[in-house]
Amino acid sequence: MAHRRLAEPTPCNRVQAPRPVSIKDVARKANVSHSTVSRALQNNPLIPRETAEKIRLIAGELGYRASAVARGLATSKTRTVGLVVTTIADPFVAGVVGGIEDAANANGYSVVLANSHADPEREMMVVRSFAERRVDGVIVTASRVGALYVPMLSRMRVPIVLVNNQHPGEFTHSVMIANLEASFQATDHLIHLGHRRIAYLGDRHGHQSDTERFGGYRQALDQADIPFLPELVVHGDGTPEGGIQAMGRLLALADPPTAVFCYNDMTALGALRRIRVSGLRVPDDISLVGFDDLYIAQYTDPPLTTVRQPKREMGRLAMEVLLRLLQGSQSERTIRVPGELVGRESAAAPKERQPCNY
Amino acid sequence: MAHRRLAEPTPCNRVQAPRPVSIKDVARKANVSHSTVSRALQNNPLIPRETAEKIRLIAGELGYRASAVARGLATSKTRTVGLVVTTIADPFVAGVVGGIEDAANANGYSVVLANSHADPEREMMVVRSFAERRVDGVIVTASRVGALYVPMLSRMRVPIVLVNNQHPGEFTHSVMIANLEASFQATDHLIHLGHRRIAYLGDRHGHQSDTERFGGYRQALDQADIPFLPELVVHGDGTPEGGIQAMGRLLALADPPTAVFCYNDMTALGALRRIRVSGLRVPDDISLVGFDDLYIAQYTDPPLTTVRQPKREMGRLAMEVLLRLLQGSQSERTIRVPGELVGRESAAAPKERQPCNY
DNA sequence: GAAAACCCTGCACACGTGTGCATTGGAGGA
DNA sequence: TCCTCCAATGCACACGTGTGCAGGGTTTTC
Repeated sequence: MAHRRLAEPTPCNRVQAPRPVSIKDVARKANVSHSTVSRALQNNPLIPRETAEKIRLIAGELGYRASAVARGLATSKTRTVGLVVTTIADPFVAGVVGGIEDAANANGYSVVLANSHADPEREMMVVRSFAERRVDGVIVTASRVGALYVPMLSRMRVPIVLVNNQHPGEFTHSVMIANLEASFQATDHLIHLGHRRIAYLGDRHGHQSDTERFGGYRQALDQADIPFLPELVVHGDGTPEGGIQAMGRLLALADPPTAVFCYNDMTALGALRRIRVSGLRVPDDISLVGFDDLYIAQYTDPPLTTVRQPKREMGRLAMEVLLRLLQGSQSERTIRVPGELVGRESAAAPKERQPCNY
Repeated sequence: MAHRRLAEPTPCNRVQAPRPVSIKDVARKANVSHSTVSRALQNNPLIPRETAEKIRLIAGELGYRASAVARGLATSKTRTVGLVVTTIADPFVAGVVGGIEDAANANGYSVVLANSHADPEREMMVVRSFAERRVDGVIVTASRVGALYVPMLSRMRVPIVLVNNQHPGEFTHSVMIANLEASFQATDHLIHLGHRRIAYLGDRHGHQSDTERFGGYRQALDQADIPFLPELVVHGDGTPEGGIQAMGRLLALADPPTAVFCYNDMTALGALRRIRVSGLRVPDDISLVGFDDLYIAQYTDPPLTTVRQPKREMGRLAMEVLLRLLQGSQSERTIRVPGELVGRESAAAPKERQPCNY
């Protein structure tokens, strides 16, 4: 590497990739020092417009692209954010990431993506990698945020924004859906339709969000003076498969619920299937409400009534909070965005249950 | 920035983030030069094991993390790959990206993500950004690969791997699904079930993959001596909405098809809905076959018969091709991975159509 | 007309790491 | 004892960009 220049005059060794054009190449061609070029390209007012124009022109001709690497070294700002997700294959996560990415690019930041797969070892690797890359900030979109995870990130002394999670700490901020209010709304919707035996199909891994959504469910019951029945609460794992299992348990009850509020759409998908398999119909026999409003929710049969999380928007917001922090400004510790109940066809008024009614 | 060190003795200005520990800090503490530390951490055989151990220990104590930025500048290798996708919200794309990410991380590479939204202007920005970041290579997972897009990327003189696309060029390689064989298989499956009026519901934006899938469809018809009927070919746009529209056109025919082979699962989802809305049933009245095997394909009603694309695997492969190229080895220009027909419940033998048959 | 003020420009160093080459110190052989 | 050789280490420069400060030239001012 060192002394490479010595071999450079008349470089016939075009075999390897040629060194990209640097600020010095531009400087040479413009008959100025590299400092002047640097300043000209930054629109530094020290450089008269005319000179700057000329330099920019030459830079353009040469196809000059400033090295973000060198700039990062000089300024110790990489204009890069690390983005940890459990898995990008999760459609909720993908939606959020889309929003983050857009906001980042719009502000000249690049996004380094890393999947943790909720695996502590991978999480360690990710943190290490982000530390080495000297990312300016970190956004975490993960259902599970390991106990030792955020502290490790904090050691990087870099701002962190969590999406749909909270973790008290000096460097952490968060953007969350208003779980309690949204699930209150969803449950209340079922109550207004006339349901009284309403189940909650939760997520045993959902931690905080599961707790909060369950809380909204209970509040709605309480407010309507509907007694809370523990047997109507079951738990899946956030996947359709978990929904199938849990729904099976509800159907096995002597007196099954007439409506089910699900932790998320994936779970609802499984519940829907399980109900179908048992020969019952949605919403005729059982009403179903999901959470997330994934893209597919409008294409299930029947289309799923659910709570919309503005995923893209939440991603954008998270990035904007981070940008504010990077810029040195303050920002709210926690931003709560409201969910929106999207009424489709999977929830309707209950039919009378007694089979010998006619 | 310059001369900052002058102010450093007894740095009481802990207000700003402290400079992370560098190789020199380790060197000082170990009473060696920074060169020795550098070599020790690289397991350079010049350094005796004992010394290396000691240095590694000290580095650990200090929480030293080598700066990938500085290393990138020195070696002109960033161990970073740029990843362009139309949108990460597309579940097919997300699956591929997952595989890429895993393979990248397993080999010490980081992934910089960029959404192009199939927008030429965004594509320009992405290329510019990748060029400035000095990524070592690029992977493109986009249904549409703009005409001027790959040439622009090529100017970076960096290896490029395309997923499900091809673009002849000095720097491009690709990983593709064997469209023709797979769609032959899918169509043939319908034929073997007894169908003769089989429609193809394509994607007018799918370019190469649409052409190839259509090709497999035609070959299967030809081989079975089923005449090709142009009116049984309609086009959506790869989305459920497009599927709904196109399926509507098929249903409006005097003699609608008994089976439909769809360009992808999203399209099939729309077709399924359209069929349902018109009061017909799948597969009793119309059989449906998709392409992709998205996660949701197993949870539609009925579960969708489709062609599985090993998305994760394809991502992994693309990254491995790229790694090989980065390492200076050769690699096949085009890798074709086979699709796999996944038989579920949306395709079955046709019922007799004549209503006065009994 | 000379001094002062101002506008540009370049020098030189910094950022953190890698590496070719020189140097040092010690061991081994004659 | 001296020379040779090798192992271990350090010096110095490179990578590309940013920036404080000094210096040179021109204009302004008295």
